[in-house]
Amino acid sequence: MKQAANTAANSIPPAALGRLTRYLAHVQELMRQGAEWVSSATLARALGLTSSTVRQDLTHITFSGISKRGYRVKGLERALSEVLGADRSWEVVVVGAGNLGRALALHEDFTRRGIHICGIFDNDRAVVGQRVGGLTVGGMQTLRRTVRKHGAAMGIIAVPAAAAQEVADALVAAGVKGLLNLTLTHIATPPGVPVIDSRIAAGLQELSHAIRNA
Amino acid sequence: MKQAANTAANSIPPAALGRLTRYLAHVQELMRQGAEWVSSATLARALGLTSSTVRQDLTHITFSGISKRGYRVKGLERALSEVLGADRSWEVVVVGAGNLGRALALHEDFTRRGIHICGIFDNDRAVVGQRVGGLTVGGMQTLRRTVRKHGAAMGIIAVPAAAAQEVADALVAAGVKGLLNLTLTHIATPPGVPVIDSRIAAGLQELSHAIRNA
DNA sequence: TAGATTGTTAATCGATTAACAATC
DNA sequence: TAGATTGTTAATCGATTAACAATC
Repeated sequence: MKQAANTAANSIPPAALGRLTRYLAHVQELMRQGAEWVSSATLARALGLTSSTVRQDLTHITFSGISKRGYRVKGLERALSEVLGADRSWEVVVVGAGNLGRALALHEDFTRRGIHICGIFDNDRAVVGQRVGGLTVGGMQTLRRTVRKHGAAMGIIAVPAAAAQEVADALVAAGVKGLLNLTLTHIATPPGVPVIDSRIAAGLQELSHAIRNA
Repeated sequence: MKQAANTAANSIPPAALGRLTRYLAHVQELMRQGAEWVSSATLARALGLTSSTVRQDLTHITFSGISKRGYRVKGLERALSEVLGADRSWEVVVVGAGNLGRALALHEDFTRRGIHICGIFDNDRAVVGQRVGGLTVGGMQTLRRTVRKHGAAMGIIAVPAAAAQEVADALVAAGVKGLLNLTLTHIATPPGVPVIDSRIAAGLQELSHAIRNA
């Protein structure tokens, strides 16, 4: 009897998961171009990987290639979408209505990817009540209500670093299941609540190092 | 004779480099709080790591702790700043004057970290000429001139995915030495030009996966 | 001094790559 | 069929953790 692939028990290694998002983006582009098949070697070349890595990574999704042909683009796209939650839409709240928070609330790339921002919040009285696209900035005391009402699963932390942990706590208390952290601060959460760091500022620092030591 | 630490030849492993930015952020916070000393165990607890990892990572910078005391906060901050280029300022250009590009151009957290945005560019006629804080959005044909004039070392790609590679090529041609990519697209560059992906959209997809499989 | 904490070595663990039999 | 490409196994490489002697 074969083992069921990809259950909670045998989950995807972090390194592979990070690449699946890149495969999905590229395969969606291939689909727009009308490609029907793609090989591990072609994918690898396009993304700066080895074909071996690509094949290994794709063993973690419930989809198989075909010897001699490669992977059917449409099926691959569907399988990757499913595993990355891109096959449905997600309700997301943003905390922090500064430049970055407002930009994300308006980001069209999110809309296209099924990310629906259902609320934006700030603790600054001067900002609460302002319009951001179709939304009105709410006070922090209204966060929980919005999260419950829309079933928001994710929260984006777009506040100054000093307030980041406090906002994370409020988001978790309000009921979100995962956090995207835009600050440079480390965020602690209860077990089972994943945090992903966006690494914008950190990325520039890593670049500084790489450039200086080039 | 001891070997010189940390020359171009024995550069910092990527995994460690990624954590150095987190140490720096935390150590700067400790400095604001007036702490004089910090141990590997304390740092580890604050950042969700093991003390072993912290000590290993810190062997890559030219700074030593002291048995029984730990690391002097001030010296550690200085050493980390130096290796991450946070001890000087960097000129950076942004391409793409949409919501996200404008938000980054105005991002105060950058200013505080020595990131100076010296230009913002777009190929949309309707946007060129608009003011963004103290800057005016320039056309793409003016990119090279600005990069040269300010000695901009980094470029931020904040355009739609479809234009990302083209913009990357233009930035490299204009003379920047490293790129921060805000899109989900893989960016190819000539050898020696590092690219760092900010993974905002990718991060949300990884979260989707983690939440669904929780 | 005694005890705490570093720096370092060795062991473990995980990720990547190479190689190749299976196969369409 | 012959050839190309997958899926998988084994080998290599790198990252993390454990352990402990050195030391302030």
